Amino acid sequence: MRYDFKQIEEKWQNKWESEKAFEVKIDKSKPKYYALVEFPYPSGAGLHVGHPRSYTAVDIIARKRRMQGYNVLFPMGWDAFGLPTENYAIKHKIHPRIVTKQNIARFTSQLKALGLSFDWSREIDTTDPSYYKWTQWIFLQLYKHGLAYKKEMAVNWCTSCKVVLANEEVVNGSCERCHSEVVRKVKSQWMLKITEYADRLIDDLETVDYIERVKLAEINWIGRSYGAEVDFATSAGDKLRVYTTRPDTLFGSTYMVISPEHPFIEEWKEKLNNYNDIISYREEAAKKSEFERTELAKDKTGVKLDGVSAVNPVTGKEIPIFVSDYVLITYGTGAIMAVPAHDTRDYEFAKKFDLPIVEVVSGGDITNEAYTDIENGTMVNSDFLNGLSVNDAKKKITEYLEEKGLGTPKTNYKLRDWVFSRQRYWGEPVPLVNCDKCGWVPIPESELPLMLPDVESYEPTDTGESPLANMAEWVNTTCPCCGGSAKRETDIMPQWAGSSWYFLRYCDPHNDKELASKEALDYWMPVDWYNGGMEHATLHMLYSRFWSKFLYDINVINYSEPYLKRTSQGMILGEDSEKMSKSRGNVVNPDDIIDEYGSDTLRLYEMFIGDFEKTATWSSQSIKGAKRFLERFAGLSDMLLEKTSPEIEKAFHRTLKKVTGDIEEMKFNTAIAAMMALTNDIYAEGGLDREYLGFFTRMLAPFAPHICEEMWEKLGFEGFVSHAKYPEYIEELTKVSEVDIAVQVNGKLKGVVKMATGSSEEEVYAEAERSGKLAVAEGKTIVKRIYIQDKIINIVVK
RNA sequence: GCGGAUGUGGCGGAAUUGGUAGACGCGCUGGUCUUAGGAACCAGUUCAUUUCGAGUGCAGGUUCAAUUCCUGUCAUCCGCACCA
Repeated sequence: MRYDFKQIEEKWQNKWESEKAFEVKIDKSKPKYYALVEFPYPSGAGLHVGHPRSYTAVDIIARKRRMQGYNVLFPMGWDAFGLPTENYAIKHKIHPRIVTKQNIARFTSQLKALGLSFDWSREIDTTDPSYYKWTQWIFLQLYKHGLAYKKEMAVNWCTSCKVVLANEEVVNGSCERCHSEVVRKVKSQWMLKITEYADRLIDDLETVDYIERVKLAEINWIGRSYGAEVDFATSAGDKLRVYTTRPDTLFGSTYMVISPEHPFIEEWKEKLNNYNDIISYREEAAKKSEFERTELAKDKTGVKLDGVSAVNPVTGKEIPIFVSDYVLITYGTGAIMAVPAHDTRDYEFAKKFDLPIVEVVSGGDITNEAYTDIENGTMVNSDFLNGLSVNDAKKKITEYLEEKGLGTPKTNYKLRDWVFSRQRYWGEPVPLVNCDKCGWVPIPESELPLMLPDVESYEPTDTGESPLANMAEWVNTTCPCCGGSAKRETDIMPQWAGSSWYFLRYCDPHNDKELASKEALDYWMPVDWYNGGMEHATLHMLYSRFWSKFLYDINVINYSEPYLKRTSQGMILGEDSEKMSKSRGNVVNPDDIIDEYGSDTLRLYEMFIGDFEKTATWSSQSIKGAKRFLERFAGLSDMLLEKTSPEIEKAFHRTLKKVTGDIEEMKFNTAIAAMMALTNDIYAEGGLDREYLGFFTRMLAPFAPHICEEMWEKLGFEGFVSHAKYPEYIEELTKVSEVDIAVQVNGKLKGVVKMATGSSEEEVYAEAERSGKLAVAEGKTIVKRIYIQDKIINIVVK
């Protein structure tokens, strides 16, 4: 068979499309399988070679399941709201809607050229009003259940994008997207109470099959810690409450620190002799950007409160209070008890301000550094805790504090509520109005979707208001509650909104009554296998799990975990081993590769490039190997024999066993290697019969579907190979009849002997001796003989 | 600092309930065919060597046997980062 990939790929892509080969309907007679990849953001740059790595991998799984008789849902869509489109639109004076349309068209043709078995009839677009109607609907349910609230707060403000960022979107003090400086800005923002789900978001990870690093990233991000809140009496009369994970070290607390933003500073204004110094310190701290605060982390600064002090509740000693920016107002109570002997930050601070350091856990050397080991060490200088282990002391002191009314056990989280407002144009409008009389009022669900209005100018404003705010006609409305005049919320939702539930919409994408029918959700959900980028572990994964749990709580879906299995692909680097970027000029465009080698080769190469989960470097040389393999496969149709040899027959079953298992473990590289080896064996043998070539075609079809359809047709088999039955191996035929057994003397290899599988130790030894492999051992005493069935025989001599 | 990895030929990578290190591919070398080949096919390709050997970042250890287990150490990458 001649391998004209251009003609073959076009032919089969057209056939799949015209015959709706991959469209699915609910069919309760078959087991369902929901395979999912992250829907892309249709950027102006077009598809990147990183996209096909993830998509091809899941396509292989979807195709295999389909051939195995599952009813497979494998959908695709567009996460199309977002800043880059809006920025492009502003720059080129084209409406974002039009830019989005163009980008989607380009992405669609690129994806179709890859031969992915998506059900395109279920395509969704987050910017389509019939889609975002339901994004808004979910927001309203969150609002009605008290999980959305507006709050005046300091937020992360990107100076370039002119928009608020969620904590998850700030990387090293700069904007995740444009890398510009992020400053703190006080603004009134819509917030979602993701923190209310913190425990479930951690605990339910035990019920799902995610790769470990994804679970860990989520757990670390949520940052649950167990400790206690303790009240310290102050000379001002009120009690200063702190949070600590080390209540056991209470006897070693020699001073306290409050955050510069702590409300007590204002309350104690009259009593503080150095109030002005404290205020100027606070102003200095506020001026520091996130970046500076991180950079200067090592160098502790602070001011001692003059006029107010505290009392350690267990030692009864008077201790000073400092204000320092190493204590964050956003975590715990914004105040800490400092235990310099057993906390590295407190230790540094104490050294700098020459404060007493009292050892309460023995085991370290506190003249050099803080001793923070909680597993070892015994309590000292701690009255009734002396002699206890750290863990026992924690328990005992917590009970003591509760009993005396000095403190209570407390769990804290690093996770913050989700900042849900964005001051831009290209996003879902928040469906609420503000009425002077009634306050915030949701618009009636019957009025959804609240359409994003067309505006003349959608440039972001420096005032921090959304461009929508200038549209008086849109903003001014009537209150759904009292009928009086009211104003619409002009902030929009973040890009993460639409992607937080899209997998539900795929189940029933054209439904205009509900976000998806109960029947469809019950049949298709949950997602069986979801693959996507590591960068979403703390963003999209947490957000969408949160929304799913909420929708479960209000009985919209019947699974509280949306994804049963989550895997993650490694990045593809440029040929220079650097991240692909326009500025480096090392970007590989999939279109060029498909044009030169075809999409089957691209697919195969990306799967062969290395361990799927690890970073891989693109090589324009190595891709040739994938092409050669496909050509050799095509060439098999000219090598048809009457009968396949028994050796090749066995090789087939062995290879299929390997390929089948490797696909499940996403070890595509070794699966392909096995099929290459099989091909080499067939060439060496001179050919194979039609049935076995059909077998090979079905085995290879999930990886290289176009060439396999062509081969399938050429061999005269019926229908699409994509719908053919996946081959099954016969265990008996996977066993080899002869094995090479290594012969070792004192653990050193001396040669191999060919033996029948299952030979006894005596037989192997006799053969080893006969063949002279044990010559070096002659005349020496055999101390020991070790035989591992079908693998090795080792003679230990003296 | 905390957390997660990774280190194997010229290159990408195989092989870990300890059992022939280098599968498969790229590149390279030689050959066949060809007007030609940067096409295809066949053979070879860890290093060193006359042989004995040596070899999975480095140094030790356990074992008949270590890429795999243990101790120490170096290097690189990724995530989080003053979270009390």
